[in-house]
Amino acid sequence: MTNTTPDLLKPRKAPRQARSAATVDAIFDATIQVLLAEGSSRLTTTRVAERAGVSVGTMYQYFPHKKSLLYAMLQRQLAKLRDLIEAVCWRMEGRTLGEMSDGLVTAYLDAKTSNIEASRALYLVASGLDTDDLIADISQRVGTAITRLLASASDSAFGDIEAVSFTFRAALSGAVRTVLERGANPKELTVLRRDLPIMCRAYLSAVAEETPKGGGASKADALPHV
Amino acid sequence: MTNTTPDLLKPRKAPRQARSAATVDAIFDATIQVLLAEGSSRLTTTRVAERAGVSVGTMYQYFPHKKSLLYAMLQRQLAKLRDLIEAVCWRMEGRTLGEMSDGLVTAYLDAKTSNIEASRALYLVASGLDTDDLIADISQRVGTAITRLLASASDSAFGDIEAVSFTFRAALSGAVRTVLERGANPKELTVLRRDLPIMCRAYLSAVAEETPKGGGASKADALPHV
DNA sequence: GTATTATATGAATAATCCTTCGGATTCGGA
DNA sequence: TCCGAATCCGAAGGATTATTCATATAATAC
Repeated sequence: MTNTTPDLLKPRKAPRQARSAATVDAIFDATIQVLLAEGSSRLTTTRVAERAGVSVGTMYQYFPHKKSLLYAMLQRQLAKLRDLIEAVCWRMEGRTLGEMSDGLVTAYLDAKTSNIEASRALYLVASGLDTDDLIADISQRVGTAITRLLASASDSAFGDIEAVSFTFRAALSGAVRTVLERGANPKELTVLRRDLPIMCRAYLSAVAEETPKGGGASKADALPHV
Repeated sequence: MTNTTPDLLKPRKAPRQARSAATVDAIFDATIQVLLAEGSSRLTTTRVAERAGVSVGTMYQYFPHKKSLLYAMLQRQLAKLRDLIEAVCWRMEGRTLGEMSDGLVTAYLDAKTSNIEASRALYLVASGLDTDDLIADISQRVGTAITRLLASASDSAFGDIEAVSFTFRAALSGAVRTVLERGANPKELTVLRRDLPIMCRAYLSAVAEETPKGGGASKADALPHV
């Protein structure tokens, strides 16, 4: 895979021994804690180092500057998310529309809530970074994965499948972000887990042209572009 | 209306003459331009003043510090948004579920896209501010407005109406934010304008228990197809 | 056990930025 | 026209923060 991390943001060096790997992890964790406890405007290298139990100098051994640390954290989380979603798309291929929808919603929610603190912290930090390339990558990969998945639905076809894939992603990621940023209230998360699948299923059903049965319905794509 | 703006964030003084009102507007505009052109990490008082064609000192005549300026901008935009949505909720009272849904989605999209630059800029800045009270206010007001609206639907009732209102808002605001933050691509906005109403209608229909009210032959309004 | 490499330290430095304040300028009203 | 109030100016001060580097310690290799 092409590593297109901009030079200016690349980590300075990779940990070679066990203790340094632990150090980097501690720095990651500390960054999240400081962000949640103090907010992004009070996220300083000193505070992170202190909370991580290391010195500032140690931080700069692995990251050329503060932004590269944040960039690395975001990159790691987005890569994990992307891999998870791509995996789900594989697994769901050929299934029913409803199953696909539920699978995607559940997978996304699980991924984002498996480490709520990290998710919330990274939302806070993303707006201060140049993340265009990261977003472009995940957006492209996940976009085509979901588009392909939808195209393989055993019971439906779509007119503008790209648009459907896009709207689906925007609503899903947007709704989850809204709730997490508001504090990740458990009650609100419960509501999302129940109603987001309903919404997504309903949307897909509404825009799908039913192609019932197994008799090789046509894959006549009508309008590939908007 | 109760003005609950925290003292620390309150503007220093209000413009009394015409020129000073123009100055404050210029500062607002400049802030948006700097944010979009340079990013939130390069938003400095000097740069804003320069772009606004005023001196830093002038800025501090109206705002005690940088954050209060940003807070004021966010507050203004959120207040406008809230008023618009409440107005739509008034106007739609008693209508059909589908009409309500379309009205809300359209109103929200119009509001957020009437000044796209401002919307995008404020997304960038919000994460660095203490916006809990602002969010709480708009969330509460818009929440109950929509909940009431839904309760007045002529053709439907809901089990957990609070949850429906909540999910509706989260998906709507989240989806729009996702698209605006990605650059507000016109093609993507077109897709949203077409598909978001479909999604929201479909969701409401899915969770509504039909109550053919009055004598009306209120057959479910058929879902629109692509 | 020694040499070599990896990792850690933190005071000092350098850069950036926010905010102030005394004084100049312009406006509105009498 | 004149005066007080409003507005504006911007260099200087002050506070914060990112980043470096010479040095020290620990792990690994031989």
